[in-house]
Amino acid sequence: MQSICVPAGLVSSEIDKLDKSSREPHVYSKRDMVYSPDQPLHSLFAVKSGSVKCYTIDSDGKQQITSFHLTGDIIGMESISNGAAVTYCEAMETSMLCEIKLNRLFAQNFTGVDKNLLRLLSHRIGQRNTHYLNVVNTTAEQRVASFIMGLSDHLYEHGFSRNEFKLPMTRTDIANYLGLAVETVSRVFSSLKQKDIIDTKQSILFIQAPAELKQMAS
Amino acid sequence: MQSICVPAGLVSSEIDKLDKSSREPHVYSKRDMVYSPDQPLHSLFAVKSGSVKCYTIDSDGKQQITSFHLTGDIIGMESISNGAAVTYCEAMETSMLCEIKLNRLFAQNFTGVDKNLLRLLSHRIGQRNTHYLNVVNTTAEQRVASFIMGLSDHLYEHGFSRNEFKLPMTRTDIANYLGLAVETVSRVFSSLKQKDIIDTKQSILFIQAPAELKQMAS
DNA sequence: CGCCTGGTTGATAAAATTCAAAACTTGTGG
DNA sequence: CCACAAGTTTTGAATTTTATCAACCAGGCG
Repeated sequence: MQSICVPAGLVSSEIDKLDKSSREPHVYSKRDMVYSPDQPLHSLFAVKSGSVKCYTIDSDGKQQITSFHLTGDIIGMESISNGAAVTYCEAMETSMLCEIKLNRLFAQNFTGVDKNLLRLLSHRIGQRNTHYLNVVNTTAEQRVASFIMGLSDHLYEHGFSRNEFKLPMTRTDIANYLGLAVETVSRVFSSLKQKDIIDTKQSILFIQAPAELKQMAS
Repeated sequence: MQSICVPAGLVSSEIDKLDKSSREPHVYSKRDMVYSPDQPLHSLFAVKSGSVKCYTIDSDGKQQITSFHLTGDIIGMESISNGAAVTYCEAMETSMLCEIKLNRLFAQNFTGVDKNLLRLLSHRIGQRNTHYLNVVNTTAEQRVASFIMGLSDHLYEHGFSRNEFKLPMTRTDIANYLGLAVETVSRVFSSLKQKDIIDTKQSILFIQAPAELKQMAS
């Protein structure tokens, strides 16, 4: 329990000082909403297990996914600037998240926390840029390959298998995130399977030729 | 001179405490590089006049623009996380930038600076998301309209004309930024001109029907 | 068991890219 | 200050990529 809600990006000596509220995980069921746009929000959330998707709804009522988050991710950083959520954030499966209250963090006022938070946000800006580069000026095949590699890398960094994992999101969600039609994503998956680069069994994905996939993604 | 290098996003009471080095502007000529990838970087830069573009070079040697910045923008936030620049940053015209050294900022250690920086970075994450939404799942016409409206809004917020301004970047740069071919961007400009929504004279752009343009951008 | 969501596949249509050529700007040196 | 070269913008036609429409299949759940 002590370790379950350690916010990634904060060094361990600081963790003990964090308010207890930051260490109690909350369980969300599939389709539960973590937060919604315009809701006052002065916290970050650490994804301890499961997965969530963040999205906006445009004027036509159409959903647009801005990000997916898995174990080890911290979400809600874009809300700091005006103290309110700007996206919907919804659990894609049963998930555990820890709330990290910002005012508690600031009240403690120990050096290092602010800098760590800064680094965290800075890193996120870089990630957003990378994702942007992956989507702009690339073919459908490159986008999907890059998306799969991104998941693979993230899971590996958090102690999971690099070449065999469950895709928590639907093809529709992947398509939406990558700016493609569902059918296009499905066709790319089929094509990659035919080339023996990946394989799927229900929502489990197997990467059979990581090197080839990586090259496609570049 | 006192006011020329005030970093936007920091409240005025804090500015006086900033190191003098943060208040001396540096002039860059067209095509001068502000920083390059992997270069150690522990500063932000405030664009006081002119404009810059930030871009990466991919494995094939192709340039990909991640952002444009005009007067009032602060750049370099994605470098905080690892102390090194991740993109090229190049002046598109004669420009003045002020360097804001982070260690001076932290050394001062007055409450508020860190929080202000956090808000700044948080806001940037939101901006990056917004730009992403503008590019994914939109037509070429929507992207260009949204791009022009974005420039117009930014310039207006900084005391310039909302409906008549110089485009500091080439069509090629706009196309690259929006993930389109140059020819497509040119065609959209032509189409908007034919509909009397905009007009151009050399690199000066006139917005003749702001309401229509805004609607297209949505 | 049958409905419903999610996934796949095929045919057609739309959008944007690519290739090619010409017109226009901008910058430079005589 | 003009002329020329280099870079930029525009336009047209053909091609490619992806979206859309439509049908069908599979699995999970009431």
